[in-house]
Formats: sequence, C-alpha cells, structure tokens
Amino acid sequence: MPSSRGSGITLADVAAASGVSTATVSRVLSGNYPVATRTKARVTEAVAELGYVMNANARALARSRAATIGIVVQDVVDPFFGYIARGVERRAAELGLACLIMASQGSKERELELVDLLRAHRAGGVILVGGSADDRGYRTKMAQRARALADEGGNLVLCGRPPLGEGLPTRSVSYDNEGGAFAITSHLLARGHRRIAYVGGPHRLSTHTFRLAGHRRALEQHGVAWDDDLVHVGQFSAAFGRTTLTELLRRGLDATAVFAANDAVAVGVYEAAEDAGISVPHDLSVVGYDDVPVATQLRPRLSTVSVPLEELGRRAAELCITESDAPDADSIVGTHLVLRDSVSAPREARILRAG
Amino acid sequence: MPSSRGSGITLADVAAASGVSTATVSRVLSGNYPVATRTKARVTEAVAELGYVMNANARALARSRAATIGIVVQDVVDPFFGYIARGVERRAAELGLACLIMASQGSKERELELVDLLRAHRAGGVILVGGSADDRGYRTKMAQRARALADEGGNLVLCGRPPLGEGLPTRSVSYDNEGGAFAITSHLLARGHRRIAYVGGPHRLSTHTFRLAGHRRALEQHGVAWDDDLVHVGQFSAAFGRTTLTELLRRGLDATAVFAANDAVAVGVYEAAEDAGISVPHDLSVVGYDDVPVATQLRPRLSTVSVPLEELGRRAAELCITESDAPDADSIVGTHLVLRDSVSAPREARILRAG
DNA sequence: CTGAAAGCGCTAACAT
DNA sequence: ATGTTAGCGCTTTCAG
Repeated sequence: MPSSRGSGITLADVAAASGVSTATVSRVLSGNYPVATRTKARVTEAVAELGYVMNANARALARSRAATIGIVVQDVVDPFFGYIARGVERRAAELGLACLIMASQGSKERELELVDLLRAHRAGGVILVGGSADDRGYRTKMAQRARALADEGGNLVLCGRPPLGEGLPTRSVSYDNEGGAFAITSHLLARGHRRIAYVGGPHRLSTHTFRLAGHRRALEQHGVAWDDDLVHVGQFSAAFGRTTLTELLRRGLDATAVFAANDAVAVGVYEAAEDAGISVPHDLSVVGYDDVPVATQLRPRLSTVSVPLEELGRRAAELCITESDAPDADSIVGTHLVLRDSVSAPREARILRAG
Repeated sequence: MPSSRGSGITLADVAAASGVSTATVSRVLSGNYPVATRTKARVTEAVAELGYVMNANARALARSRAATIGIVVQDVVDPFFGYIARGVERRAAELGLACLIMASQGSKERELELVDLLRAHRAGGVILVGGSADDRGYRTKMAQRARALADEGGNLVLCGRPPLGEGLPTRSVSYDNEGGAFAITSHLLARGHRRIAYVGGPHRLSTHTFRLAGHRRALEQHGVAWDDDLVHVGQFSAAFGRTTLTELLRRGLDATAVFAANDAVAVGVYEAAEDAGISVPHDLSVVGYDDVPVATQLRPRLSTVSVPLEELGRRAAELCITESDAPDADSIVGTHLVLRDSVSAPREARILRAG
C-alpha cells in the first residue's frame, strides 16, 4: 500500500464543523445515547458535507473489539463452503458486521494460524466451517485458542463440525451428517440395493466419519452384512470419485449402487461411469450428499441429501454476537432427502466392468 | 459480541517479560529495523511464552492503514466471482494481507456503500470485481470514492471492468471481453452458422456490452447481416437462459446456434433444449463464456471462452499494494477458446420449435 | 542498537 | 443533553 499518511477527515473535524464536542459526535454516530434532535441534525449534516467516514480501527481499538467476524473455509469456490459463506456474509451485513474470509486449504496447521490471525484482528467471532480433523494434538491446540479467544471477548463458532470437547467456550451450529446418510442409504436399501459402494472423503474428517457411520447404521438396521471392501476413503472431490470408480470398474465392481459422500464425488462417479459405458441409474444407481447446484445439472439428476447451507451460515453469523451463555448456543438444522433420477432398482446381481 | 474488556496480552507485557522497551518489541515484530540478535531472541521467546498476538487494530491505527484489502463481488457463490475471490484471497495471504469480502448483489448503491465501509476499515486496497453499470451518476460517485480513497492512502482496483474515467487514481486488471466474444462467434461462423441468437446479461453491464460488441464485430467481419431480433438481454443466470430459450422455441426459433453470454446462461439454454426435445449440438449449437466447471459437467461438454479468473484475482490483490505510479497499473490478461462438444455444423435451415 | 514519549482516532467514564 | 479527558495498543520520531 502507498505510504501516505492519509489526510482523512476525523471525528474532531466533524465536531469542529458542527460546533460540538467529539463526545457528542461519537454519540450520534453510535446512536446508543440520547442526543438532542437539533444537534444530531447538525452533526449528521456535517458528516455528509465533509464526507466523513469513521475509522473502524480506532473504534475497534477503543471498544477493544472490532465489528468484524472471521470465517475460515477450506476453499472459497467449493459450493459447500460457498453457500455457507454466503449465509455468513449476508447475515453479517444485516447485523452491521464486516466479514474477513480466509481459506485453510484443508490444512490443520494453517487453520490454527488463521484463527490467530483473526484473533489479531479482534474479530468478534471466528467461524470454523466444515468437517474437522480427528486429531488429538490439533484438538488441544484449537481448544487453547478457544479459551484465548473467549478471554479476549470473542467467540469461536463451529459450523458443521463436532464440538472440541467438554466445557470449552465454543458455540456451534450443525446439521445431522449421520442422519442424512442413514436416510439416503435407507432409500437405496428400500429400492432393493444390497451391495452399495461408499466413495468418501478424507480419512478422519468428521463429515466423512459421520456420513459413513449413518450409512453403516442403515445397513445394520436392514440386516445387510458390512463389507470393508466396499468403502473407499480419500477426498471430497470429483477427481477422487472418478479415479476410484474407474479403478473399481477395472477390477470388476460387485455393487449395484454407490453412495458418493458428497455431490462433488458423485460428479466424478458419473464421469467414470460414462467413460466405462455404464449407465446411471440403469446399470448403477448413485446418490450424493449436500445438494449443491451440480446435483440438478447432472444427467440423470442426482438424488442426494439436502443441507440448508446458507441457513447454517446465517446462524453461525448470529452466534458470533449472541451473549456467552445463550440458552441454545448449540443448534442443529435439519437435512432432507431430495429424490431425483439417479436411483433405480438394481438390475440384476452381476459384476460391473468397464466397456 | 460479549462485552468483556478482553484481558489480552499486550506489547507492554511482552516488553516487561523480556526486559526491553515496547519500542524494541515493536521493532522485532515489524522486522523492519535493526535489533541485536540476542534481544530479538529474548523477545521472540517472550512472545511465544505469553502466547501474544498483535492487536491488528492498534497497528492499523498507528500506521493509519490496515494490512487488509477489501473485495466486493456480486455473489460469493457465483463461480465467476468465486474464482476471482480465490485468487485474491490466496495472493493476499501470501502477501500477509487479510481479506474483507462483501457482496453487492448487483446493486450499484450497495456497491458504493460497501466501498465506504471498506474505506472505514482503512483497507489498503478495494477491489471491485466484475462488470460495472454504464450509469453516469454512479460513475461520478464512484470517481469521488476513488479520489477519497487515494487521499487516504488506499487504492481502488478495478478487476474485470472498464476504467471510471480519465485521470482517476485507480488501477485495473481486466481480460478481453470483446476479443473473446469475437473469437467464439468467429468459431461458430467458421463452422457454418449464420443465424446465431445471443442470450445475454444485464442491460448496460459492461461485461455484456463488450461481449455483444465482439459478437457483432465477428458477424460484420464475416458479412453476416445484423438482426436485432436475435439478441436477448436480461440476466447472467441459468433461469434467464432457460426462460428465454423456452420462449424463443415456443415462438419458433430461426437460428442454428446460440451464444450464451456466460456459462450459467448456457446451463439454462441446455435445460430449455432438453425440455423441448431439441438436441445439442445436433439441432442447435451452443457456446458459453467464462469456462467455469459447469462447462465440463454439461453434456455435451460446452465450448466456451476461458478466462483466467484466479490469475485475475491474484493480480488484483497485488495491485492493492503496488506503489501509486507503477509502470503498468493497468493490465489485461488473455482469454482463449476451449472447444468441446457443443458445436457442430448447422443441420439445415429451418425453424426450431419445441416438441 | 535501544529507550522515551507523543500521537493515531475514537469511546466511555466522569463531570457539569 | 453535552463537554472533558483518560485511555485503547502500537508505531515512530527523536534522543542517547
């Protein structure tokens, strides 16, 4: 940034121009203290004439908290994060909060750094979005950040991830990963599928873990034997879905359906099926998770579980500013199945192969 | 945010703990001034032990500029903006800058407000992303903001939009909207199309205006007569693409190809074609613009013009901190055609109808 | 190479 | 209802 000292107009200028003290100007600007209608008008006028804009940093310093919240996502363009970010940004705007966004790119270490960066900015709240790593050291370090943040008057809010542990000063808003997975696997089961491949996200990532757990519970409840060979853990990406299914097909896939752990993975699964000349849902049924726009762009349209991502973001933004011991500091929003065209009854029991 | 005063650790604490003055601590933290290796070590140690994190607001106040840049997009989830935002965020992180993101939702008034908000935060740079309105009053007001921002030591950077006017303190990084459109229409022409419908973005939005201009120039250069009935102005959305093409098909479409002014519009065009039982590209060729992921997810894969969105964002972030009179304050990044499967030679001259 | 001290612009007691 | 004033935590001359 250029180095000029910035000849900005200050509160004092406004005070001088309207013939009142800086305290009065501050009061009309904050609007949280009685001021005579007349003087208020004079001040407002002076503000407009001088084109005065408040120095948010000075205010944050004086108030020891900024009107800013921070949101850390894995990737800004991933629609899962994108919709949550949109909810956060919109609600924040309504609440008069600015929104600092940062991307961890899936790195736990980076995430920790980003929380510190946000602490440095004295963000009123720091929202951690999406699944978290099941890692002892990480959890300990984040817990320490949670305490520090709380000490400093900020909030750590977990959005779509499990709590850090007992008695920690965090609040959260999540959705039922396990339940959604249970429901969609149950749907597959109800249609007659018994051999279902699970193509999922990163090892020990909470999102994946819970989805897999829901899948497993559905299988158990329907008395379908668990088969480790059917679960494939890797990434939440189209690339992973594609290479995984391609490989399975090469080896001969003994399944009639695949549960893609999110819609992005489903995209890859569709591609692999297409490459192999396998028809969805005729030869292979596919379901996803998240219900992002691509689900309706795929052909056949993808059956998936819908998560109210934007609403999740809005709530997270609110949790940034609610007082510490609110009654429902931890809430859960519902998910629901969206049944489209990617599932049919299994055709016959046979091994699926490329070509 | 909870009201606690924030018992944060300050520079003074670190100074006390390491037995030096606050000035010295400040110097090692800023790293822009010679400090004895020994004392530097002591300070660094104290910082770690106390878990000290700098107060960014205090620093910003003292320096009269924050290590923050602002980015204003129309919509966080739109991939056009998303990829640019990703580039901005990534480059900003590399440069040690935090990134405030705000969404204008396409409102000029809101955009102006957001710039003022970012001014309040003393952002070192404010990046305005995407096409801008061709509106006199708006332009005047934004020009005024540009001057104010420059006065205050900040930068206004235009990313993917035309300059505000002569002699204004702005810098910009764009791509060739007109050229890309010229190229892709030329491609359609080369394949034999003569009747091409243009289904485009918002009236007077620069992006749309330039794309349409390029389209027109290609037509002229190939000696194809201009037909106003073939251009349809509206929104950059799938919904607009769909309703527009549906309506055209209902009335009977005398064209063999459609130029969707961006990929989102193309999505809608595909849907309408599908609804009407019209095959792409057999009955109708389609091209888009932007080359966002959906282009490869569509079937047939969409031919479109690729814009280096993320790179655009990275450059924009850099422009936020380059000194005022840099040699190339205004740059243009190239676009290129990506030819996939959505174009074929026109089948025959006939009117396309639904059903 | 290090310290002392005067701000940066605003807020929030405390007066009046 | 309004003014006074002491900070908020860091940077940056200016001395030493």
